[in-house]
Amino acid sequence: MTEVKVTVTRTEQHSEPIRVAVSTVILTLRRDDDGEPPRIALPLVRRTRAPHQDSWSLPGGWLRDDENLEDAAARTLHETTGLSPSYLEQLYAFGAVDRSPSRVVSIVYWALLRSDEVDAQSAAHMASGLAPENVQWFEAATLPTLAFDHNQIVDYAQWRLRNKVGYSRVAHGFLPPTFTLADLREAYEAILDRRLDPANFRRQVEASGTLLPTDQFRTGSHRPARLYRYDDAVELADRGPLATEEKRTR
Amino acid sequence: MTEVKVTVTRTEQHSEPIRVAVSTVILTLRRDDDGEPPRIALPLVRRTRAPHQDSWSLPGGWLRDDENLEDAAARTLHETTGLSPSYLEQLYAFGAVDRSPSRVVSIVYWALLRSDEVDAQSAAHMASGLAPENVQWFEAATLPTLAFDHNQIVDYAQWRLRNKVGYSRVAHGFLPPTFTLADLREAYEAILDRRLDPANFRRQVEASGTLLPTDQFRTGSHRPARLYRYDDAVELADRGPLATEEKRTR
DNA sequence: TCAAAAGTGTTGCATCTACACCCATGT
DNA sequence: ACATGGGTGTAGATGCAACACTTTTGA
Repeated sequence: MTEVKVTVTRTEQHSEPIRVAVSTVILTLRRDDDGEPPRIALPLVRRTRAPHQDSWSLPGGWLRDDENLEDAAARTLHETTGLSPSYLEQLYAFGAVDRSPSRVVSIVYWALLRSDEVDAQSAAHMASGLAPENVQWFEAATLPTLAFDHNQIVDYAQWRLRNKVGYSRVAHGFLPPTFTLADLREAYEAILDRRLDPANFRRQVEASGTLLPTDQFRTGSHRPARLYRYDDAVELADRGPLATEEKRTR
Repeated sequence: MTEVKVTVTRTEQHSEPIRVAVSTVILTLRRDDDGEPPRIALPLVRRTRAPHQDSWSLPGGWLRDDENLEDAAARTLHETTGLSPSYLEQLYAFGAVDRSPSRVVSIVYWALLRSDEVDAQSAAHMASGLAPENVQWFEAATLPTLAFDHNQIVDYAQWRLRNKVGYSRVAHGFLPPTFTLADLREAYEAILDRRLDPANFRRQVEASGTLLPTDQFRTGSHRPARLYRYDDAVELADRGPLATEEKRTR
């Protein structure tokens, strides 16, 4: 702890400090083991203090003055839930004056988590001794009323995901390194909330040139399905000129 | 303006306050009166202090603790350039640690300005007695090196505009209330930086159902062209679930 | 009457959609 | 053998790009 003196110019604009928070909507595919198609789920954190005490809210925390926004999103997400996303992108900055009693600007990120890592990461987090009862998974389609404006933020994150899945390979943020076309199609179906024709889906992704077939097959109760993996030469998602900027400032 | 000295307690998390700034990329269509097609231009502000003193930069300023982000964007834009946008949308939050000597998180907006209002608003701003020599218009395609990471921000704004023009009616943020199809096509051509077939363009916008024909025509040196206006029943741009949120918090 | 932009028609190509059909495996 | 999902083929619909063509004005 050191004390420093700084000179600030006080104008009528700065009566109290504006604090910067970072939150993350992290989505995954959850399978119910009952033959139902997988559905989108996300972890929420129970608030332990006012405002909105005991309400469920997005994982997040305060931005440190020595870390970048994306680093803060990953850090606060990991600290509160133990999760490490496979994809992370900024969603929106929320800064309405009335969204919290004190003035807070929240930089919200959205993230994807591979469905095969949910259990492992959750277990590791529980074993680390942190309070696991304050983190709970919910289905995105049937959320309770959340703290602040977090319901709308989750809706917006899903809207962005639906949009982006049409022109990028984000859906693979849900999947392990190798997967069948049926796995991929189920991810698309959960995101878009409609059934897709398996035959046409196959041709579309093959034509996109982002998939590489492996010589392995998943054997199950029927004809084995070929496993594919993603072509690393293709970008995961197109973020325009910003993609290079993000890398630079990391 | 008064100067005060304040004492801050340094902890590992909060050694100095994180300040929140707001900037705006405001684009318009500029016609050169030489028969050339119009090009995208934007106003920049010369910095009068360090860092990057004398460099050109995006108009902006500090967020007040009693105003919403979008209000701050409109206010700082108007204070620095005298301009009032016809369209305003959040672009991205930039918060890399190293983008400025002190820690600043910049919420950047992008905006459109009707080409017929550029001169009027600029003239009013000059008449108001503010320093006009520190605001200058540049063509977006041939910018000098700007302060901070502002070149990349302008690139990103143009990328967003190019994207959005494909699935929304943002292009009309450039145009007056009534316009010809050639006006609209020129706006699209400037945004996308390629020529469009007039016949196909006409059919596409007519099929989109966003245009209402008026019974007026613009008479010029050739066959008069019908004037159209936008159907107010159609949203200006689709922002997903956020559109309602924005209105609520305004 | 001619140049040029406004506006219409038509054709070909690529893509999407629906659905019939064959293939390969576990039971 | 047969049910089931994996995988291929194909015909119709739709949308878009290219471009020929007609219309209407000012000069």
